[in-house]
Amino acid sequence: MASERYNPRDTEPRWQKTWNENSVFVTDNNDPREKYYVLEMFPYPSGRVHMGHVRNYAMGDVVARYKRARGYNVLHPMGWDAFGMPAENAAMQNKVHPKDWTYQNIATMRNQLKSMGLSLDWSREFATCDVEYYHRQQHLFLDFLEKGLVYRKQSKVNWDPVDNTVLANEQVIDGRGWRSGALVEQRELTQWFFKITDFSQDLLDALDTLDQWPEKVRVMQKNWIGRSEGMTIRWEIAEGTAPAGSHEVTVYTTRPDTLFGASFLAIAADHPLAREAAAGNPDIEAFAEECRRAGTSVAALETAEKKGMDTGIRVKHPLDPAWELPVYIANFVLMDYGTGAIFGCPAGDQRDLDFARKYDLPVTPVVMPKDGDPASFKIGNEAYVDDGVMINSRFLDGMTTEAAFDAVAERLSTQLLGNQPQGERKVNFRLRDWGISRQRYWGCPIPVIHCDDCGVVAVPKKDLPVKLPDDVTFDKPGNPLDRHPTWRHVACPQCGKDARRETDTMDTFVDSSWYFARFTAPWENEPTSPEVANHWLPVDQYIGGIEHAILHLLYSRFFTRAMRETGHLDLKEPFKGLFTQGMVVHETYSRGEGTAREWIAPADIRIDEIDGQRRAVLLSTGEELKIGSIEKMSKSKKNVVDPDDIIAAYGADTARFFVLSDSPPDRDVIWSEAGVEGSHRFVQRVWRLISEAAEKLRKVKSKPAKEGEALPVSQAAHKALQAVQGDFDKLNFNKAVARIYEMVNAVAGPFGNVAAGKADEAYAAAVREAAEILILLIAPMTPHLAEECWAALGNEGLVAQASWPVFDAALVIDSEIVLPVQINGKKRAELTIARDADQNAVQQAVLALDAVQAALAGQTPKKIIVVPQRIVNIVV
RNA sequence: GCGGACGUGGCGAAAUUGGUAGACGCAAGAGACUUAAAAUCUCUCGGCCUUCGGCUGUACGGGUUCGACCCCCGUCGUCCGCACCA
Repeated sequence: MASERYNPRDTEPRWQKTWNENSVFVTDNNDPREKYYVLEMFPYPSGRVHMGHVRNYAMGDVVARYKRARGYNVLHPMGWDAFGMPAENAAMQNKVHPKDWTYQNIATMRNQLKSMGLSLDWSREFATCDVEYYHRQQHLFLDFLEKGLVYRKQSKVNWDPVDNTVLANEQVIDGRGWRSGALVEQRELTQWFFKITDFSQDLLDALDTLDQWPEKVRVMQKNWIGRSEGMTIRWEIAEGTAPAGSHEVTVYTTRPDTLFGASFLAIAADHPLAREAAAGNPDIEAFAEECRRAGTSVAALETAEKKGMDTGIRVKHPLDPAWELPVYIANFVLMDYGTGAIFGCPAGDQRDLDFARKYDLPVTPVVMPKDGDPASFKIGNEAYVDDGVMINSRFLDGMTTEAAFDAVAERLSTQLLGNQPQGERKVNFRLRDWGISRQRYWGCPIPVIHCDDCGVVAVPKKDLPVKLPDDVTFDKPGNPLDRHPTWRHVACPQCGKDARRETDTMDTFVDSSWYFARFTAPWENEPTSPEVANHWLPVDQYIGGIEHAILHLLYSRFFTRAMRETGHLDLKEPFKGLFTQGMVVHETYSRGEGTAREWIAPADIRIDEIDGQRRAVLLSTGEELKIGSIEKMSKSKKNVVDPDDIIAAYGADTARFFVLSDSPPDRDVIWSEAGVEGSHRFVQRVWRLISEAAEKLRKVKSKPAKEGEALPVSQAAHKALQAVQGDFDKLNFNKAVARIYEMVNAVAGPFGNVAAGKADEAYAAAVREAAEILILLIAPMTPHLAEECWAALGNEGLVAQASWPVFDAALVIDSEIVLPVQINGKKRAELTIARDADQNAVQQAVLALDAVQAALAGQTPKKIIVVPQRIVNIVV
């Protein structure tokens, strides 16, 4: 009967082997049961698994194991987001080939993940840098190209002059390259773009259908897509004022209602009209150049003064040809939003007002608050930006903002300039097309060929894959594909003449935009098997970090639509349920100050508690260290805990259980040694309770009677079952943990009774059932422990393949309940009464209570409120 | 500036969405077992007071309600996202 301590180092590899040998988690696409696809964002193979991964994959694994137990055919795959710059950086720094570096990391991390006991279908594993994967990505690219979903255009890009590559916007930090630290330049380059803007409206509208997504992510995407309703308005240029004789300029506005408040036009420095004005005017040219140079850095934008320069060009007001307005080049007007030109209404826009004050332009109030007085309404240093009533606006006077918008839209769309309407309603989006060209080696080659005669020619599908060459050098900066002696030289597929391969590769976000579809049939020759993909998709539960709220999650939504148009699948939204989990954070420890500060890893310290004061002490010397703030685990602060160390010391179950405990899953969880030990105590306690009683429980033959002495045991088990089930359904892992603790506290005594031989058959039967329920409840979180306990009870089969139990409704409802009794809203007594007692019976019983009589002191209640099965409140 | 989330013991948090505030865990304290330690078990644990009872308490100030952590108005604070978007 004496039990040994539970030893995860022995049990965990053993059960992992059993699961593996029985292919327990290999998913059959033809299984007739209802499908459930659970997916965690696949990792970048950076080198080692960190605690953030552990939390992410532990959550996904709970869902997968729980849904499997509930009878679903679960798909739970894993792969590697394996292309990207870190591999090339490693190549440059450590003289290791990106491919070797990547696959070595994958091997290490795969082993780490396997040691966690995740219920993954490893047979579907792939890395995005596998030729088999990027081959199909090239296939998709060609299909997109054919459908007009990919195009090539010249555009401004962030150019890192040290690394000699284009950087994505998110790789530019404060105007500098994130790796080189060099000031980023703007360059005009010809790049490949995905036409995500084709779907702007649909991507926006469909957000409303994603009711299992966090509100926060939907709002972020909505803002990113940035829809605005307005008008384009064409302004006629006064004769002779434009140097090269341009006739008109088109502006975009969301406030056509304020047209009579216009006092100037402002255009971007890159606007064709600006170039026209700059030609032959050195002052304007110098100013335009200054505008172009500024710009990239966020800090610069924040502090940049609003500046402009009069071009000398004059335009005629669309509703009064006699009214001429100046055209300025302004540093705050963006060429790539709207039309690159605006009209300024200083009274209705703070930025326009600042500009007008600076250049002494008229400020005419055109909108005032609904109850304002037109005679006294003035604009000082603050623009009036809200809706209201029109003033000083001729035929619009007295209208609401909204009515004035419509009136102007109506007037301008019927009024002709030349033979075109002068204005048109126009919806504008902030969303830009997705530039995917990267001057990098370690990415998916863009499968096109440049021919002097034929132009850009797609690589024929029969010639795919365009493989990355292995024999490349990283001794010089820039793209090794460019300087490869042979790779880029190829015959034109159309005319056969000498031609050149595209040497740009695809942004790694392309790789992660469709991997979830590939998992459904990774063995296919085509990118997907549409039937299979349509069966499995959408992903029922997707879990990952909030940092991908926009990029990855938006790109994937676009890809799903594009793959639909090219026949690779037939749905719009790839992720039905999305959950964004919080980070794993840890205290920081350091010594020294300022630049001399040195961070110390948690593994090298010990926490002493003296007089209630926590002190961090360096293990090697006993030196006292400074305990700093709690922050995201990071290499730079050294506040990392290696999952390998934790698994070696406590086992995977403890680590899994801990990251699911305490904090709600969408919030950060604080890693602490004490907390881990608490989880480990729980693992040991469950094992002790079950193993000590196991011998007796194995002999139980009867079913639980659900009455008498054993009733509370059955009730505790079934109540926990009901509660945990609800918590798992809602991904409330921390609450599930608490309910399981509650149950264990409730049944610990009865388990002990059985172990001590103080239990009859009926009682033991109830305990046995409780033990089985407990095992099944913990199984999604601590699967190895569950198997070990299951086997100890002598049960057949694996917990991993066992069905979720069904709770007995009669056991989760108490026949007697305790009602709090309030007098004037303050609790004065408790009443124990039958659950189904009617209102009168409750009232009488309440009034009969001594405590109530004493508190009433002879007063007659005015009112007695009885909330059935909740509370009683006596009002006097 | 705009948008979003949030504020509950020493700490992480719960509260069936208007019905006993603090479940559960961590930390702390006391005790049992032990030659001793570890492990384990039992008890205490928001604050205050006259302690088998009472008062008070969910950032702060009001309000609605028989009843408010929850709803409404206002104030303060924290975190996150976006930000020259015309």
